[in-house]
Amino acid sequence: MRVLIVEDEARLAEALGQIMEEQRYLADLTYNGPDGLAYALTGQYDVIVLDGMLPGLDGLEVARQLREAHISTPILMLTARDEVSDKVAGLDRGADDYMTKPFASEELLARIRALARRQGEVQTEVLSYAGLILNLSTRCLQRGEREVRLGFKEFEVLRILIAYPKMVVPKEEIILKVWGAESFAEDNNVEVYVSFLRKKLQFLDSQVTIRTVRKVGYYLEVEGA
Amino acid sequence: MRVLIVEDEARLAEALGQIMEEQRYLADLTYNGPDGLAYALTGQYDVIVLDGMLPGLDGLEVARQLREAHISTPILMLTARDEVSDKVAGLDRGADDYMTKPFASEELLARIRALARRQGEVQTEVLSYAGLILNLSTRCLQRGEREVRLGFKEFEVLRILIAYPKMVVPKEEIILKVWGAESFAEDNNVEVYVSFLRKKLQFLDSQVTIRTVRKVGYYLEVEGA
DNA sequence: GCGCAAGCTGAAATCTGTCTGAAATCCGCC
DNA sequence: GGCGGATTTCAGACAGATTTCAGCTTGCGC
Repeated sequence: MRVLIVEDEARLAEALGQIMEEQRYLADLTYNGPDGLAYALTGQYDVIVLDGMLPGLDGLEVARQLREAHISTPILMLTARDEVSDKVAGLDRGADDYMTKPFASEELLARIRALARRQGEVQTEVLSYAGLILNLSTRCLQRGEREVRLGFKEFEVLRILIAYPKMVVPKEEIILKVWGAESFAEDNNVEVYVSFLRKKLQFLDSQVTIRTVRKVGYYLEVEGA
Repeated sequence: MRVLIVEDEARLAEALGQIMEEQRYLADLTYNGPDGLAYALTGQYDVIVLDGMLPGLDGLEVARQLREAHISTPILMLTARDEVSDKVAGLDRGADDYMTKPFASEELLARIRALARRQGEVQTEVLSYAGLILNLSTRCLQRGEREVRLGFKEFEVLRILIAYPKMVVPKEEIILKVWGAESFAEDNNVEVYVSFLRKKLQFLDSQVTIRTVRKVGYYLEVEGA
């Protein structure tokens, strides 16, 4: 687990680092807003512990800018007092949880764990190939920034192909797995869906293409290879 | 706080679920050993309430296997009689506390809290996602200045979705958790509430949207991402 | 190069879940 | 009993998914 700590009060920052240390978490310490933001923007952390009051650029603003930059790393905000307005302001700007100082290290750890868990350490199952990511639960296909939603059949077809890239999958088999044994689906049905998929791959500007093997079936390959 | 309940006696299981409900704990109910074990193995719970006698795979064995799998979620074992041998056996296999039936709900809650506390878990009073704040005690949903009050069912549905944003929650599961196992609620009920919620999200002018995965369920996401 | 079989793809038709407004019903509360 | 909000029911509108079809392109053997 990688944790970024942004806390100006040196003593507290050290203590936090210590706590992380004991959990064998990899922690980076930063002591002001701009540094914190810069580190956080790398997007490499699992959780960010962010003080609300910071010199230079305050915590609320850091949170806001992170969200604006589409960095979705969970943020645990530390607020000095339990002023309701502070809490709300933090959550408002994109923090995911908050804690008022002082706090027990147990609680800190519990909240960090909770955030990490929520984030999707719960395995978001995906299949991927050459920069193409197929999310098995949302049925979304993404590449870089772009993302498209796949219909059920599109999804099933692609799933079969992406599971074994470069291996030719007979149309027969696709029909069997997607339409089921007793369907009357014909080859053309598969062709239609392959066509749909190719269009979406193109839209995603992916290198991956679906190749045809005449009289047999299809397989995935990286373009140009 | 997430609690897993493994109890074969349906009536008692429901009662436990009810108690958890009142505390605003997220509880999953399972009615036999194998299911309980499978759920518990996900490691997503803060406490497991486990009946000692279960069909299929008994509670002691479930506890043992959990510990063997290095799942350290605290276990509160329920034993039918106050047979000393049972208690000892339970604690032996990795249970952390036990209680004899019948018991007062007060005591159950106290013990659950104690176990959770030991674990370092904390009761959060709000859930938030992308600037959306769901207040668990007032059932209010706010974003920026605006705020709306949610009905009970609306609240429950949203709570499930916001607990794990971006994770698809099957309608089936929503029905189970909000309406209960033996309800005759249909898919359309969920759809209606989702519709209500979308309207309120829109009113709040939130970035968060409830997305549909056809034939499966729903998930929360930030618009435009 | 020819011709045919196989494959591609756009458009139309159809089908199937989903959405949503409105009415009906329930329920706690005065 | 009546009121008001919450919940359920229902049906038509809607949207997206799937199928069908026809015309066109491509690949391959001859």
